[in-house]
Amino acid sequence: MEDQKLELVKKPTVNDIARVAGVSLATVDRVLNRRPGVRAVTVQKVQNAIDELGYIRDTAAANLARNRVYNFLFVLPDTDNEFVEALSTQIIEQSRDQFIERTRMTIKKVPPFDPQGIVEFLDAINSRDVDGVAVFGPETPSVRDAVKRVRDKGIPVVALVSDLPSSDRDHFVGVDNVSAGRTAAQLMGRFAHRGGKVLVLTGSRLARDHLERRQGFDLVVAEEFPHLEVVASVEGRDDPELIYNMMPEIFETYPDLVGIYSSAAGNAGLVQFLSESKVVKDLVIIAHELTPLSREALSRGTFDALISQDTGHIVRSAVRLLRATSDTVPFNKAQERIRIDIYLKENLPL
Amino acid sequence: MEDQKLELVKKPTVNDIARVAGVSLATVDRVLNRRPGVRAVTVQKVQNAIDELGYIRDTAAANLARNRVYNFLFVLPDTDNEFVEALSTQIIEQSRDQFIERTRMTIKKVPPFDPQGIVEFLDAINSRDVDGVAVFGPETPSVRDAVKRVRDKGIPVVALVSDLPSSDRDHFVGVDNVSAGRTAAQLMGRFAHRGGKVLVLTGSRLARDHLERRQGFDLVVAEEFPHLEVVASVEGRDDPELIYNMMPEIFETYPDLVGIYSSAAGNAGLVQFLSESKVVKDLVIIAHELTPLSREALSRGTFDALISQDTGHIVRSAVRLLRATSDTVPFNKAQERIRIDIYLKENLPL
DNA sequence: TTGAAAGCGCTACCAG
DNA sequence: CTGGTAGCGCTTTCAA
Repeated sequence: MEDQKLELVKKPTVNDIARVAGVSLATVDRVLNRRPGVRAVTVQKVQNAIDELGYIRDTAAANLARNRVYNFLFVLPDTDNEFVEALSTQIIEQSRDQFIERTRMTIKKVPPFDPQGIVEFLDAINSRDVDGVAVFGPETPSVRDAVKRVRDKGIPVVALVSDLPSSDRDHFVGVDNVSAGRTAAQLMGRFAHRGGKVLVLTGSRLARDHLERRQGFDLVVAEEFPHLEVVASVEGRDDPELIYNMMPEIFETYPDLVGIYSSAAGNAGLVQFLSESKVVKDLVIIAHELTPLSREALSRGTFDALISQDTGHIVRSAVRLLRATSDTVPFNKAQERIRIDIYLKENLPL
Repeated sequence: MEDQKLELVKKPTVNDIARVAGVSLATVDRVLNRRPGVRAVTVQKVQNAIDELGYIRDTAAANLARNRVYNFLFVLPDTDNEFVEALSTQIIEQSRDQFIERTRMTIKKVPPFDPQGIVEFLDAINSRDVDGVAVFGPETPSVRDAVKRVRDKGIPVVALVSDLPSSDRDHFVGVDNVSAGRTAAQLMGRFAHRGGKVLVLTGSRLARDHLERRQGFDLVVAEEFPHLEVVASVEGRDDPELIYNMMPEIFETYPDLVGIYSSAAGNAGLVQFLSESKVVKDLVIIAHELTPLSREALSRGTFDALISQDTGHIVRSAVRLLRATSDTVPFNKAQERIRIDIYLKENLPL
């Protein structure tokens, strides 16, 4: 009884292991860190003690002792789109807090929609000065292979926002984009009372996240909302100006549009067109990502709902995952799940 | 240049302060921890060195040295409602992780809707074995005063889920319930295509969160949805059985109901009634909190949307806030903001 | 193959 | 009022 209480209150340390196993601290450490130069029998003795005592390593003390510093790299597309900007801002803002926790974050911007740029950069990474990489990029064969090569150097990699499943990345930090598209469709179907055509504004064929959203959107509209018809999607390349210029023709082709699902970036062009147009109104518009612009559009009623993902959460999660992978320690799965946020004008954060 | 780089890479320690200030480690520690017995001039010297170096304390090392353990208490209503159960589960599950981080969590269940029970418990708390308290309870004058007394003992207190603003609690961990009600109303207004009466099912007049939701809901319906009329709300006391039994009479009184906003707990009674009733259908139902029951109801189409708050996040946030308050260190405001989650059947987490 | 001892950044105790 | 020193849990030389 007394014993049990003590074990609950005080957790075993390396000293306890050493005592129980009858070896020195140094040997315990060697076993703990899988370092060579210990006889199999000795390893076994120590391992037994560890199991028996239910030892859990104190990571904070370990990091203190080895004066460890984590160097993480964030590879982002070099566009001026608001979502990427929000991500960058988060990384920079969190740098201060993370610095205290012994982790340094660096942002590397590579040309957007350009697999080769990412590949070259990834290949130049050295395991001596980088402890982990977070990549937000397109899932092309070359990128996939480059990611594999990074991992082969022993450097953990997480995919950010847009998954790279075929690359064998350690983790994906972002939302299920098929579900995000489905969610948008459900809102569109419920909000659009009169029937008609719906347009999907997408970004690039190379971006896996955009494709998945479109796919999810189509499925739900087809299944549940026969009063709506999704027309051929338009590729806006996340470019506000391009989008702005395309809009008149779109409305000429589909004068009876009842809704737009803006599934990528470049919303500024859409908002500008809508604010200038006198004919277009009563459209249900669902867009992605909470940014200053989209927030404003939602508040004014230009947008009806936003599908979003929390950039602060994404960055924190990437760091925690990279750290856990680097230290080969477990992580809390529920905490790392990025939610598909729905914003209406009434639940906007302060 | 070289210097600057070094400062960015290596942060100053107590040893640096001691050296620069020309005093011993012990004195630096005294100043750092505001302990008495140091001459004003000496304090000043040390303070100057601290400012000059831009010193930031390494909390992990400090906690290691003092072998600090945080003892936090969670005071929850002793009901079997699913939301409180989810909170308890989170606390228990997170206990394991938190244990590693030197913090112990204890749950204390007090009779629900009974301010006196909470008061007595709070008054018995001792600052020698408790380092922080998280309270989920009604905002009555007696509770408010009891919370104040706890804080007077130097113990940090956070309000959980339902705010206790008048009590001067250190922080509130939960959503803005007026906005939550507004959000529910917006969804109700958009989803309910035909006009008619809407019922609000509430919990208790004593619960601030329930009152606020109702208030927000009424405002938005009145402002934006003239086709809907909110009828006098019904108090279900979070009791499934009571709610189940009340439903027939409600539908007799309002045969033309088009929607129900279930703003509190006890959804099991509502779901059961709906599944048994042959007459009631095509109702828009918005409920609160993602639980196994509500999740199932949403998937089946019995519920149309859920307004929720992440219990995992709430518990983690409470712990971080209690710790930060206890150590008087800053915290990340954005990270601690609990979001008003909207769930449709398409964005349900795995 | 193993152990002794110093040290990471910080706190606490005991002397002076 | 101030300083020296041991020690928290862990890692890392350096010797043996």
